[in-house]
Amino acid sequence: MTRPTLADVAAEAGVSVSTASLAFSGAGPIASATRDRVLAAAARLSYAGPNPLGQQLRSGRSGIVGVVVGDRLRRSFRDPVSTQMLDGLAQALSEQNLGLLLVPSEAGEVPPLVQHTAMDAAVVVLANGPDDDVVLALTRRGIPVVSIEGEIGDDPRRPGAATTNVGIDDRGGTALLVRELLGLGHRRFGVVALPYGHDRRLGAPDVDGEVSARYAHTRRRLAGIADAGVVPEVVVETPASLVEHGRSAGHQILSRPDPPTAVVALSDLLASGVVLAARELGLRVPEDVSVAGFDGIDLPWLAPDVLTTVHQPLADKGRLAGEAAVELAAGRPVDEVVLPVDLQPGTTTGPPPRR
Amino acid sequence: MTRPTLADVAAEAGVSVSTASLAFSGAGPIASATRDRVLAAAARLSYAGPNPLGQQLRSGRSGIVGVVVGDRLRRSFRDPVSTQMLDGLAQALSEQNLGLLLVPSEAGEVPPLVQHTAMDAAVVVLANGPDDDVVLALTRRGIPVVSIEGEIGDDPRRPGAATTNVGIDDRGGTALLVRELLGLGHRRFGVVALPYGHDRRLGAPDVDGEVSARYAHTRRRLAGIADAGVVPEVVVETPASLVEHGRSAGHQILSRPDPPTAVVALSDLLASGVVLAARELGLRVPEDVSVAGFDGIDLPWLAPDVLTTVHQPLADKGRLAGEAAVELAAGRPVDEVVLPVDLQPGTTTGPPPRR
DNA sequence: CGCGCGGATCGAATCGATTCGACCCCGTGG
DNA sequence: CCACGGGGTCGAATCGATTCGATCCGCGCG
Repeated sequence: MTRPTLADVAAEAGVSVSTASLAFSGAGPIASATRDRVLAAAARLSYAGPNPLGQQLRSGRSGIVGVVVGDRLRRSFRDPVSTQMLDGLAQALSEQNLGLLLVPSEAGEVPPLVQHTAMDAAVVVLANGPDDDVVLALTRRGIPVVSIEGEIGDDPRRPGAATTNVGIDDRGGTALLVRELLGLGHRRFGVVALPYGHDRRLGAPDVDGEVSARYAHTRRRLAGIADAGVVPEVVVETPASLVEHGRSAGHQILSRPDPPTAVVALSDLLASGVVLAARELGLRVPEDVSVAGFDGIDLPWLAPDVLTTVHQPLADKGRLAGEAAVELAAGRPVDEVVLPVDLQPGTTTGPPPRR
Repeated sequence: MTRPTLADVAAEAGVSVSTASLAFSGAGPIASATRDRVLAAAARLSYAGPNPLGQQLRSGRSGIVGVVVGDRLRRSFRDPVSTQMLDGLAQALSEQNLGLLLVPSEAGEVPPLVQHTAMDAAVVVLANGPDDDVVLALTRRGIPVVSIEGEIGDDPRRPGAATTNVGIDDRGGTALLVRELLGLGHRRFGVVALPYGHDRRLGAPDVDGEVSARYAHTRRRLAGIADAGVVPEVVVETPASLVEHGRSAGHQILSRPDPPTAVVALSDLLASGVVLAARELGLRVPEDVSVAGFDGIDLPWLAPDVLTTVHQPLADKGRLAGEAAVELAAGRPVDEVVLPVDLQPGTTTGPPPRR
């Protein structure tokens, strides 16, 4: 009644367990007649191949890479930025025959899966920095960690941990974008920011995010704006990169008396929400207000507008993270990766209105 | 240099391995002083807890549920229907402390992960029926399978396999929708169909999908339309449930001479593409043409239109599939589940234009 | 004072495979 | 004719934990 094991197959074929093993793994010399006998015996017992659990224990490797997606899974899935990246990641891992274990993680919690599941390496999306508890738990277990969109530094609490970062040039990206807007003549800016990563004191505008945001990519993108020499008139932090939050932030900014002439949103979804808000307020884009985003995702439904944005190579980012995980799992160190971004002009930006 | 094992900890603490095991598992009697000594020793060696690989072999369970998403991962991720379902699934599994292994699968291929990775159960999205090779491979390995949006029947090639189906009332759903449109006065219908699941002879309109579609949910939804007594004037099969495909199908249908007065799309994304196409052709919705969809997802960017659709409980579907997987993994049989759907009227349907 | 009971600890078997070294046998070359 | 070599097979150790049954010890009760 119980599933057959290699030993059963060996007995059925009249060979030793070690020989039976060779018949399946192909490592080592074996007469083809013997192999056939073993395989026939296996078929007779409907033995579907070596039990992975046994192989894993023996080899010490599980063939699994954990992918920890910060914040609710629901959100990660709704955001094309995450999904495209995950797609590249999945691709890279499946090419190496590695499994992708999806680990959802509420902010501030260390999921039990992180503590107790077997994995050869982990990719953490949106690590909050060196002190992230999830990263700490993983490295404590000796699991190499790749961070995406975050940054893992050295931490005395985990000496010799194998870690690396994969990211994009966030800072250069927003600087590029803002310089473009400056070139068009804009001087007064509004900013719709991604979450800062502080514990939920949301909505409070805070120009200080540039230095204080806990989420590295938010901080870096804000820093890029400063690099271009711009101090925004208003900064609105949003709870997540979703169209509806962009819309409400857009309303907030554009219904001010004498609103800014350009709104920079730190993601495309937020930016498209701002465009919707502008439309609802009867403002023409870009004649009355310019709107720009970040990410370079496809937004077919925004037609006829095409968002001016900074394009980042999302699938590549995921793929590189996957490859980095593979390398670290094999015990080879991996250098940090910072991917370039480029300006992708659309129809949502133009010269400011003449007053 | 090598990671410490339970034996090392036991030695360090001066107890036997079995006692050390008890200190961690808590199963069986142990003096609290002893437990503390063991834990202290573990801390000294920075032993992070029992190696999952050993536990897994011993228990024969991996704590992992494979989720096979048919077609490219990219597509599954772009579709809110999949992602909301996955979200419910992830939730259910993580409540049971089970890992979710994401297995992308090209149509017609059996991914190596399916063959060789350890899992306690699998959920297959869009199984193509009893003969699906992926399902066959899994059941051959003795892995219980839950099918979502497909249907696994009995197959002589896998006697005694533990399987079940979780789905929705597709057929009743489209029947409901079409009866509503009939009630409004529509008599001439166009249909934008989901893929039939045949091998890529796409684009060829085919009213026969009702009986021939390999993908069960496409077949059932088409059958519901027939149940309502309607024979569409035109049926367009699309390659995937994406806005752009809905748009081109919409153009195809609405630019016919004397087009149908109502277009039923088998998914909301397709339907919203049809709405966009109507807008582009200068047709008013619903005055000139009524459009209806299926799924009941959120489409904020379609504003001011709100799609008339059939709502299905996506997260529940995922959650139930997860729970079914848990049950099957535990060796308990599970009955098929068919979730109810309901009509969700919007602003995109109305009486047909008077001629 | 001795026996019995129960809580704590320990030894050894077990899960299912891989792999190293030993061994056997047969063919070839000296 | 013998020695050597190599292809093929086998036995046993190993990976890291859990668990069953046995042992040991101390305490309470008769």
